[in-house]
Amino acid sequence: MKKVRPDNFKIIAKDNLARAGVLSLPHGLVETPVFMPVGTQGSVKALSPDDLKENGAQIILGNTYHLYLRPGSELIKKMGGLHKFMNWDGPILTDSGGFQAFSLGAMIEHGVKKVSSKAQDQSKIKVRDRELYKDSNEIQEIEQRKDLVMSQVLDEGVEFKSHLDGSKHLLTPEKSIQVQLDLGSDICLVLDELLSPMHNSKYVAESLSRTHRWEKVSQQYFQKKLKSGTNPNALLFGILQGVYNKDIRISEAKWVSAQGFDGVSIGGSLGTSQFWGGDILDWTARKAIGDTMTWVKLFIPENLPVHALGIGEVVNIFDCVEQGIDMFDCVSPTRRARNGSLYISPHSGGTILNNFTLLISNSRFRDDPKQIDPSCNCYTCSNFSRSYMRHLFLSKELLFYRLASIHNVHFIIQLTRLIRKSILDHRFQNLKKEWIQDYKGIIVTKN
RNA sequence: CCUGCGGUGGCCGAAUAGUUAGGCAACAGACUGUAAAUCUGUCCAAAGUAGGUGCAAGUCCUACCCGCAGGA
Repeated sequence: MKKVRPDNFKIIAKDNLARAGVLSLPHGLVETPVFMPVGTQGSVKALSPDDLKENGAQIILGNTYHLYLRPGSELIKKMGGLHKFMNWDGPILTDSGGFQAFSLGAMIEHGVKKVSSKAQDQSKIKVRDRELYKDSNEIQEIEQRKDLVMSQVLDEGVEFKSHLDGSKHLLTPEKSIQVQLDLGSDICLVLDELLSPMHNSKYVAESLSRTHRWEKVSQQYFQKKLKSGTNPNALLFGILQGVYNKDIRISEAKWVSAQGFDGVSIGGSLGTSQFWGGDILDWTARKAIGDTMTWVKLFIPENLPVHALGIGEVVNIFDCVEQGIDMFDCVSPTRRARNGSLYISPHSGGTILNNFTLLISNSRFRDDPKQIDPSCNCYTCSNFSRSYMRHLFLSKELLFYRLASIHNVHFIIQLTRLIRKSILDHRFQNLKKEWIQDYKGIIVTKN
């Protein structure tokens, strides 16, 4: 299959592998590298569209699974599409629901997360294989987790038990695309299945061929129905799946690159286990993410925009951009904001060790008159002290969630703009060194 | 003055006489395609006071102190 619109992504500068580009979408241009705030159910939590624009958001996410369940994609279509419904006239990328297949399924069953940040899950890794580990407590634990699972991957799609009312729904690749077309998304994603670090090689092989099938079906359905959708010039991105394994990731990169998608989203849970060749004592989430991008990027055509699904912590953005990744989305800024975790730059003590954040609940901020980040010029930092923000947080005042979200979203978006500028100026490495002090030795790119 | 009810951590609040109540607050931490304004730890004890009965009393008995309600 040929690429339909080869011209909607233009690279305007490169600094080694890092690149700055412009992506043309039906609802506007997007300058890359770009961070896309996540608005799961038709709203970036706590922020209005004006808040988003004022803080530099160019494109946001919406979610197929959530919007399909509530209020229903047909209702949104009837109301003129998601853009009109939520009064956001910029581009929207919609997730396919694949992540929910994982977060409501394997993630619960295996006791894992999308990104495993520490090697602390060893006991759970054991639980995986009942033939090898027969400890009754562990088996009991996995049985209990199974009862909590709310999604099941079938060959024809994902069967969900709604987290809202328990009703059953089958999300097929076609259905997912139909929902996204109804929503009027600018970038649709194919339905995929995320693999957990605890899936064995047999399951991984089966799952990948199933995902391939789903992706092709998604693509065919998309091409057939696009013109009758709410947004007839939408793009379709393929998803590059896999586990923490170089060979698998590379062959997946080749596969997805050959399908004629408008872009590639790199997905999957990013952690490793003894089953996938990871040195458990040595790995970190950062390494798993960095390795994956490094392996894969060389096999994806230069002219395709590449999106790291669900990635968005400061250090990961630097590492990924360095390998040539163009797009990021992540719940982290908004979720962290609501939980009192606020971003700070290196000038204010942000380091790789504290994830460039402070916890505003800490008592040391009780009478701190400084801004959250004195070098930040967002609305929140321009007007309020750490002392006041701490008070709002502890009091659970609603204003806190908005102010904190404004700051965090502004912070990450500003960071990507800073990075973009550094690429244009061919000084990306200098910028990275300013931020990632202990760069050497922490990310060790595995062969 | 009489009658009734009640006095348990910083606060609220349980416990057929025998076991760590549990919340909130405080403190610390986590969070990566949002089942998340969520979750996880840590900290905290005492029985209003004085006696009595019992193997054993926050729990039963007596007196006193304090609070609340009603009455004179």
